[in-house]
Amino acid sequence: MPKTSRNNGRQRQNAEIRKPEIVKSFYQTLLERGFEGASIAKVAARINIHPSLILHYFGNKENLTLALVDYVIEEYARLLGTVTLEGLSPEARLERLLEIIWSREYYEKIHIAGSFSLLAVSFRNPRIREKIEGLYSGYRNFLAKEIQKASDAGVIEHQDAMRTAARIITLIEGARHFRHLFVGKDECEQYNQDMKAATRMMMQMQ
Amino acid sequence: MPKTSRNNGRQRQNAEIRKPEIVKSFYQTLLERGFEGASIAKVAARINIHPSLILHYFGNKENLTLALVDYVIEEYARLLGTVTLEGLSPEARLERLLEIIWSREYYEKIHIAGSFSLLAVSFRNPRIREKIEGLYSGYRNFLAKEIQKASDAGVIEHQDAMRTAARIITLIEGARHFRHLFVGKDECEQYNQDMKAATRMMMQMQ
DNA sequence: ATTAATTAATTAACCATTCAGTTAATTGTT
DNA sequence: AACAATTAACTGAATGGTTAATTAATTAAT
Repeated sequence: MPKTSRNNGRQRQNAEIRKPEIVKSFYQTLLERGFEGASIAKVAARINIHPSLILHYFGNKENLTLALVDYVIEEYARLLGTVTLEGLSPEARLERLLEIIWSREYYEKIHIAGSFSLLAVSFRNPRIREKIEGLYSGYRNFLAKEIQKASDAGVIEHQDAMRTAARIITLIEGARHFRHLFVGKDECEQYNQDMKAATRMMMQMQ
Repeated sequence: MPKTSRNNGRQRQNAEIRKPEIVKSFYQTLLERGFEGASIAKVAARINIHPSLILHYFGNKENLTLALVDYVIEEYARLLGTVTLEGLSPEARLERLLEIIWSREYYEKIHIAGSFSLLAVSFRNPRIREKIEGLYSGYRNFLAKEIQKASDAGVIEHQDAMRTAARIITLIEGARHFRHLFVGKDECEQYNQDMKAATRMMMQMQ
């Protein structure tokens, strides 16, 4: 009796498709089981492949983790990429930015559970820390540029744009934190409006 | 040859001393290795006891984790307990509170790496989540009470104290976040002063 | 025929937990 | 003060399961 193929109905993919699929599976597993709880075996089982395939593509778990951070960063970049601020008046442009920052879709994009896990790891792994720092740095620069534009157009008073961006990111990250622990579905909209007002105030700060 | 005692120079303690020692060791190990990386064996090795002793006292790892959350909560309570606001004028009282909140000693008390790890776990473990919610809830009430006092005394304009407390906690947590990724030792003082000013502004918000 | 995708089999280390045993301090009794 | 009984602190050894990683083999597409 010849050994039959055990394909289990799975299609044979190429690296271009398989690698992102693995990273996404890692991300989902991370949310459910925590970082150290997201083993290679569990990540593989979720997408019905052999654990060895993951090591074949990523070599070891650290590389897989770095790929995950890249994935999260790309998700954020994609989100910011969909933001169209062009063609708006300076006032409308700033208003639209505030709207996006404090919209539900925006902050739900990357589940904060994943952020916490990766941030916790970043304390122990300098390479991961560097990548995350890069993410926030880009975010901060993006905000600062918008603030500077608004300032140049006279929409807000002139000030240190980078410092203002720092304040706003502080608020945004704190809000992700706070929402998780306190804010129910119904209060959420109220809280976000409150945060939007606080952001406006911070932009006017000297 | 009779079996000699193998005390290894360690004193025999009682539960009252040993249990907190174990919890603190767990906390330190957590900071270094992450939650799932902080195994009972490693926690035991750090204080030179047998892993079985930990199970003897805590039964299983979940109970140990719950004890850790209690420990962190107590550390915070101890910190707030040292705050003496009594006997000050309403103005000075509010000023002192702001000073404490944005002092280095205060935010360094509980290393944010530990917070991230526990918060990440809180998504998966409702009992831990409850405890952490309780911690923040108490914190929020404490702040709200102080804000109300200042408001009654006319130091700040009247407003919704709980909402203001929510804003301030958002800022505090965001700042812990931001500091980790951005703020160097030298910029830190500047950043904290900036945050203190932002807190003042939030207290005046309508 | 060559190459890439995938699995299989195995290893050695580590995991939480159990259970049974040992050691030392405390207490009660004489 | 001496001694047995009791209790609490602590250790040892073994359990069954999981971990990341290695090496070799197999399968399918080009």
